[in-house]
Amino acid sequence: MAVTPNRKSTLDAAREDFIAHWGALGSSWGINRTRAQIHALLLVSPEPSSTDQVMAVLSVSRGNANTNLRELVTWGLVHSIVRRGERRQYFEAEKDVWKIFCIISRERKRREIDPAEEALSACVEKTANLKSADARAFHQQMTALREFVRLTSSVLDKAAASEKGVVLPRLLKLL
Amino acid sequence: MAVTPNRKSTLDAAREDFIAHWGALGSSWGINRTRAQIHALLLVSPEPSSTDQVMAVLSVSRGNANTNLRELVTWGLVHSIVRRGERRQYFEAEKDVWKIFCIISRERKRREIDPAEEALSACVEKTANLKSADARAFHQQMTALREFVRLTSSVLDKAAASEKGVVLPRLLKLL
DNA sequence: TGGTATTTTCGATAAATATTGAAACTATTA
DNA sequence: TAATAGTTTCAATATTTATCGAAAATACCA
Repeated sequence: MAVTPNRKSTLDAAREDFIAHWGALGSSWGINRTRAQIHALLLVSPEPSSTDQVMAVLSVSRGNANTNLRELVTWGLVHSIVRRGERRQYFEAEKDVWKIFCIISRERKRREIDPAEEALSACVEKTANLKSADARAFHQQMTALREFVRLTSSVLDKAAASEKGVVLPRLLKLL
Repeated sequence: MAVTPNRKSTLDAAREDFIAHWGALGSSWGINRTRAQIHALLLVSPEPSSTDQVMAVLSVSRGNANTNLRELVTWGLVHSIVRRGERRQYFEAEKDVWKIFCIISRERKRREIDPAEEALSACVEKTANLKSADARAFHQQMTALREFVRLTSSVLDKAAASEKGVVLPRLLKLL
């Protein structure tokens, strides 16, 4: 049997736990597991990590680590750090939960919601003049969907543009 | 050059367009393409469709159509219809956009957010008594994440429990 | 009950996606 | 400039996920 674990191992176990769960959660959101795990790892690392450290902790290849780190940097969820006198780069996650939310919202909106709105608008416009009952039902359905998408889009925009302290309390009050 | 298309073909083209886009959107949300396309197809079908009709329109196998239709029925996004004197089942989508949103919210919350909250709580609790600076930083980070997840969870709950007409106007006013 | 229409299951296969690892490339230092 | 440290790329491979299709199961009717 194990004796009472010391502080270090309890903390490490919790970190591993978090990394594993965050990775799984990412998967179900269409983010690849390694990317989500790297993000999780950096989120709970007190110091910036190098590519080699990421490779070691997560047991992934250099190519995999490099690609996903750069992708995270592109998104703005991770910043690369240059240390005086050190040649290699280190990586540090944005740790503010509200900022993380804003970044992810902005990105997903741009990649998914905006194109959806365009597609719906095209459907709405192309069928605007049709008179059959079926066509009108379709047109109405597309319009309703588009309105919903637009609302979502605007909620995300406004939320992401606000300070954490402004929107959240209002939302809570609203509900 | 094509002559002015008649109503039927313009409408059909728009439907196909919508089905293709909805399928693609679903993919980026971790919903398989066929499932999203079936949902789209039923959303724009004036009449309930049979499995064979779905197979024909989307060119998918019986197994694929059957599995995904049943999954959609399980989620509650699609209802199966029995017609008097007809043996085969027909399927009809829930067409109210607000209801669709509520159903999807409820489902994703249950499958993703609730487990995440549990995992975060475990991390919070396991490290509550640790005293090192690293441990306290970790504990604080996990707590912040958990609070955010809880907030999201509660917003979704409240929104889904409300009537369309209640929440939307307030949201609009808020922004 | 036997026959038929319909639905479901599931092993085999295909397609999509993620990962590796080594070579090519770039930047830095002596 | 040559040697070295570090980074990036990408073809090959592995893994995961979706799909097919035919057999099995089920529901319905005469």
